[in-house]
Amino acid sequence: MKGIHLLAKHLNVSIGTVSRALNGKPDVNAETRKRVLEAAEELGYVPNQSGRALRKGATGVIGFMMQTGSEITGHGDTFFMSVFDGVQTVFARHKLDLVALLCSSQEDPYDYLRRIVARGFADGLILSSTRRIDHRFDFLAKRKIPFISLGRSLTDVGQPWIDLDFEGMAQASIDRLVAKGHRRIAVTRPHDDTNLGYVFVERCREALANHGLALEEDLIFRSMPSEAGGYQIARAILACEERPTAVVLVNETIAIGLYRGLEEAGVKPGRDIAVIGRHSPHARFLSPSLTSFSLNLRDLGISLAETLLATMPLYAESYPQGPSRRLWPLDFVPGESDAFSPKQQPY
Amino acid sequence: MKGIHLLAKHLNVSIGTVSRALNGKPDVNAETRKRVLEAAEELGYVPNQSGRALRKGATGVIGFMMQTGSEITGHGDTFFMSVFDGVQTVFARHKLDLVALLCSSQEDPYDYLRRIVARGFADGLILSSTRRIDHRFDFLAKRKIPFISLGRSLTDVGQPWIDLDFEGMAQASIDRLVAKGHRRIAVTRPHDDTNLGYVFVERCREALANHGLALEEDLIFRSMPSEAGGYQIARAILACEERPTAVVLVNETIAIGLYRGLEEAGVKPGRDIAVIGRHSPHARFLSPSLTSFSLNLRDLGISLAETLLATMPLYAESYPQGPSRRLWPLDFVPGESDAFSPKQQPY
DNA sequence: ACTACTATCGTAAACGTTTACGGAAGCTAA
DNA sequence: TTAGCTTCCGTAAACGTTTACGATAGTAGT
Repeated sequence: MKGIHLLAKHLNVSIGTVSRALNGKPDVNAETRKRVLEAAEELGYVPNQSGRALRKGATGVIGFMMQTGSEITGHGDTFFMSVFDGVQTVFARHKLDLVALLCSSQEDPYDYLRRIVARGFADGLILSSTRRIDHRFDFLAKRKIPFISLGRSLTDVGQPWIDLDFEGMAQASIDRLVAKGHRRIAVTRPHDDTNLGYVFVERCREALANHGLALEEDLIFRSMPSEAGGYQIARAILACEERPTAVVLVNETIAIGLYRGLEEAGVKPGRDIAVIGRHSPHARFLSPSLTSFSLNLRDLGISLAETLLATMPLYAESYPQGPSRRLWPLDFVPGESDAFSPKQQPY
Repeated sequence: MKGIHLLAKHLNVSIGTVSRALNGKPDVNAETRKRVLEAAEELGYVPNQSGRALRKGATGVIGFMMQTGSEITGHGDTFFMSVFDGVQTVFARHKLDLVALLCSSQEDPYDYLRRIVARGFADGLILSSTRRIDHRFDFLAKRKIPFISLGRSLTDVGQPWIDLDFEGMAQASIDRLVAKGHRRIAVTRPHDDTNLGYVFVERCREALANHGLALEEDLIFRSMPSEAGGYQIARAILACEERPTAVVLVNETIAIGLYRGLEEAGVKPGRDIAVIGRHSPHARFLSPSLTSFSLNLRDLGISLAETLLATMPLYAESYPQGPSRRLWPLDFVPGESDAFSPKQQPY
């Protein structure tokens, strides 16, 4: 005898009563409920996940899908951990658990997702690392699984999303650099078809066009969104016949490798070239300090959680504003790395 | 009609036959099996997780417990992502799925674990961020849940573990620095009761004693295992009446903040003070390059997976070497940051 | 032709919950 | 007293699988 039966026998009541007592149903005597709660605490009883999920058709688990492998996301160390912490503060209120669904680099994300969903693993999903074309969206929409994405995609099935405002960052960065007299501005993007690369580069192109400038194709640098990728970008910049006088970095970690690569050639950010990047715990301690765009990751997590729950019938009433799509603003953080202006001291 | 019943009706066989065919049981006709497999593929059928888990008493899920929040582990995202990738290559062979169980910084890890285990969420667990005293170990042992830990603890219940060889790193670092003439050597440790702090500091103490030196208490720096923590350590070092001539960093990320903090005071690692730390994707691009200790994270993940499976009856036969405890060696990576020797050029 | 065996498959119970339903007891109002 | 209501609780079905068991048919041996 196990689980709820054990508890019921121990209390000399039926399993139905135990279940009702634990689930806060109305038709149970206050005294009985108290006894049940106490006994459950004492015996360390927690309802079996599988039995409950099987009966209720809901697991109480929300999955955050992400990919393993070292150089995939291009986020800094603590990016996801901070976001998760925000997500959980919301989920905890609804007795929901967040788990990270880890798609191996060996497996196709689409296949992985299909498996997870078919198994009925989670009641809702948050997708990250969205691609330009992302079949996961179609699949989830067809199966009517509640989900949102951190990041957009061309594959639009009407689901809510939250994405960082890379357009805003692109616009502000270009405007700022052009105002300082820069004409040859390099931009970076991930090597793969991650969506953010497209929106970022395209907006940079537009912003330059507004100033009568063209984004030159050989100044668009693709790289792994990692420190090593940043190092390669530095080498590529140094190898240019006509070097750019400024560079805008869309990923968090590449600034580290870029700094090193430039400095090895005696080119110092802020003195010999202007650099604008993304804020991160590391970037904060770069020297010279990185002019960058920052965001509150915990708040982002909270917003992700609320947006997802608003799409789920069971929880929607707590979030009357409804599901939405939202560009998350990036805040400008002044630094020393963009101090260089080509007007004053060409290199 | 759903799930296996649908598939069975579609094929005009019984659900028992479908189940047997999909699970590779012997008593099913080869032709029938082929039809079932094809139909399952076509209809995208995957057994429901809850039903299967309920019946089999096993979920096919292995949980890796970790804590969310930004400054907890002192590892980067990339640390765990790389380890996970190794773990999954092994698990994939057994059709096991790895999920990260994310304990919020708001919740007590012990309570969280109890909930997860009681719900029967995972068949096995890998614990990280082990504490000096860690009640999770007792609990899992009492419940006879298969688990291992990445990291040791004083709370020893006989479970297998893999831990990084911080003793070896301490020994080698101290020996190296003393040989270079250093006498005042600072060491770092996490601010909390993470186990690694104890073993690391104690071994440093022993290693110094072997050279007739004492580890001075005011040269043991506690900090968050983060970049910000490293910055604080730099400030503290600079504030010493009699500055240490060398410092050994046990966590990965603190070198970044330390470098910045020192450089702000004109103290350059490698020229004015010797620094030895841990290798990481960032550390690789620090300038001057960090003399450090490194490891192959993917291999560590593979070893973790194999060690866990060896403790699980269902899978143990594939891993005849049995469960074990293992200190994972850290490889010395030469760099420039420990070039300074107090004999030649005191600062 | 009868037995014994094998190959294949259907049936039904079980896993641990939740919940619809109904029943027993107590109370109120006529 | 009795009908009707309320409060509380027990019973049993259902969720989607897996698997022990038994049934059937075919095959081979005597």
